[in-house]
Amino acid sequence: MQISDPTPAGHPALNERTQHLLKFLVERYIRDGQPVGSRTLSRDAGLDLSSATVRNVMADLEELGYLRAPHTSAGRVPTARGYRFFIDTLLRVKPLDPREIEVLRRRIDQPAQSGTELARSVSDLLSGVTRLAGIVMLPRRQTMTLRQVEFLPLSERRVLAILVLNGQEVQNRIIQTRRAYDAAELQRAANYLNAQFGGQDIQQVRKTLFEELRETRDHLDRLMQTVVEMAEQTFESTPESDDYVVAGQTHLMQYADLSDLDKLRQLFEAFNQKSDLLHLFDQCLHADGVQIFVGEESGCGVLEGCSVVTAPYSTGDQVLGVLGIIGPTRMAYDRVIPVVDVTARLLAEVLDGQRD
Amino acid sequence: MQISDPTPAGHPALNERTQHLLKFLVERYIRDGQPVGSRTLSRDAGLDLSSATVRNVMADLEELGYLRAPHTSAGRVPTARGYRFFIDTLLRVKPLDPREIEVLRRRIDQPAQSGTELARSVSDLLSGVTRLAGIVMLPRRQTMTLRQVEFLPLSERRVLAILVLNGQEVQNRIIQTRRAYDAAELQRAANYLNAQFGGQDIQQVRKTLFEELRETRDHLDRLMQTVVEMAEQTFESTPESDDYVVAGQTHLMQYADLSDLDKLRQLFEAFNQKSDLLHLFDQCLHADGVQIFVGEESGCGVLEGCSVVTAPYSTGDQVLGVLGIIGPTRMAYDRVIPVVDVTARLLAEVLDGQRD
DNA sequence: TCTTAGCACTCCTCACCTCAGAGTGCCAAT
DNA sequence: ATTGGCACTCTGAGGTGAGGAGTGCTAAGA
Repeated sequence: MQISDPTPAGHPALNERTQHLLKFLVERYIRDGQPVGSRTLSRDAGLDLSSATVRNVMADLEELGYLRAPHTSAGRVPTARGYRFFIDTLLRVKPLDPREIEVLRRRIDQPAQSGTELARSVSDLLSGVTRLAGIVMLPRRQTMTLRQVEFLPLSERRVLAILVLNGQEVQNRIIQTRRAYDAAELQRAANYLNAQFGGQDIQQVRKTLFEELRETRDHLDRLMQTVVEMAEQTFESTPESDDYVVAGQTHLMQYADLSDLDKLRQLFEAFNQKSDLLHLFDQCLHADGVQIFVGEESGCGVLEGCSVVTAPYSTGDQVLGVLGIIGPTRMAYDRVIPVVDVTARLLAEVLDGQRD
Repeated sequence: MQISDPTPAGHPALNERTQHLLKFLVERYIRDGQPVGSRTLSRDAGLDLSSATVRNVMADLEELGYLRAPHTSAGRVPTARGYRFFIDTLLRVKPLDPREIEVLRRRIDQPAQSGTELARSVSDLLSGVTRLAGIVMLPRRQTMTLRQVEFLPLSERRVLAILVLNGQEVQNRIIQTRRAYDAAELQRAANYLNAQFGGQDIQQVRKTLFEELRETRDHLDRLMQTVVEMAEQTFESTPESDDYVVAGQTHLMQYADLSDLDKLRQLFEAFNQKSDLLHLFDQCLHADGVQIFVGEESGCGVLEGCSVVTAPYSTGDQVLGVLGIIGPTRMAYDRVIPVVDVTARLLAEVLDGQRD
């Protein structure tokens, strides 16, 4: 597994003892949620140092911006920069138990009717296992190839268009037509479109149809006129923009770090808004493996106090989407990271298996 | 509009003055969210009574269970029973401005691709207008009639089944088959099913198929064997159970009444759980017009401190579903009730228009 | 030069108190 | 039946003081 750092920043060299203390402090803080004082470190960190020495080290770490003290006489707490260093340099991730992986695999490899359904079940899984909010971004539409298109007459002026994309995803569209069409006509139009455009990228199809055919519209025979009218509406509406599925948002309400009701509201609204998070996840699409955003590193104000752990999933060479979790910055990274990583791999595996 | 009371309970006769005071108190409490004291009523209720007199009345109302005092020296607050009486007897609903209705109508009457999409947009609308959580229950599946079924071969062993129900709703299902089928075979099977079962209730179709055909399975010709294999999977999976769409849950975080984070979490989990709320909404399916549940009247523990306002929507004689809002018991009923009422009517209107 | 004990200092938390304000219940007078 | 008056209760804000945790600094020791 690789953990890439979205905002690489120079870290001055720290001697081993300092690193060890920082690591212990962050781990302890993640465990207990309380500022950690010099006495605790001196006693428990296993270095046989006096608290005074530890204090000196902590003062240095504070100087460097890795720690901060909530107030004069509380212990210290990691800053975003401290978490960053911890994640990049100090963290040793526990690999997942093979049995646990097997459980995950079974839960992912369920027959699903649609991409959305699969995404929902995977984000449920993520949130269930980590007790955080799970997010799965749906496969990006841009890279969709048209497998098949069919038209069914519904009534006088209404036709159902069915798009099969990538061999799995099925989309329906109801089209209002200018005149009535019979089934045979529609069948011919579909045949033409399938023969001409099957296997092509859907963006490409749209472009070709609109550019090439529009200019010659007046000279078209009856078949081609049907084709054009159908295709216009079938491919015109930008097939619903990228989207994601969130599960387990309620888990976030349990963390004292996020107990500010107003903050929480803003966060939940960001989930609904989607645009900010989509932007963030877009950035992870082509990352190589797990990526972590600590606090406001994401550039997203509402994510203050939160971290995001993402991983892209892909079949073969094609990146399909991104999944991950959102939780308080104070989360058990050593556990969450492998879960996200493995889930992405398993999802890719399953999707790969579903392609024939 | 009719407002039916789900838990009719005897109310002793109150004289006009008492009613007026109760009405004023509830209205004031809804407006300000503060316990209302005798001085306030004496001054503002417009009855020219001394605060001492008002106190006597309030003591009576408390005796009767309509009011309660949070503590000795706070004013009084309506109880669930008090709200109940207010809603049933005292409330005068403001009819909606026709321009406002027009705005609602336009927002509802948008082309939607599916029932879910329409439900989502309507519950968005409800939550936007009322600043509460909007809920739209999807049309009940039981009453769905099969309009058309089609099969598309996707690959060797996978067939896409398309169900058109009620002339609007389209459902897809991917079927794993035991052997490969070609397009012509599938076409014939679809033709048979359409001829035989088109226009019938889908429950009925399922029953007929399974009962009649199963027993004669061994004697079937090739066509009928195809039909049975297809139909089994197409109609077998209980077409996804009743469901609803919630929007604007975040609005609920703004109300001080619900500021208890843990309560709120339970409420949100109930939204996800769905079963409790579905049960509640089921009860409203055949109510005649707007129904209101105050606090725990709903029998749903998590709804403590919340009220639910619902209305069924129907085309012609057929009840399609229920919509409504959930908010703090302390909500502006005079505004919310007509919004829910009108929205249900408009949705029915729009759905009626979409049937050919 | 690094480490450590010691000490003065800071700041939070909690319990406790007080006091003003709001509202009540009750009683006696109208 | 209504009202003014009065004693009473409870909340909430503000203030105080003790206890505790943790710090920085300094000077002595390895």
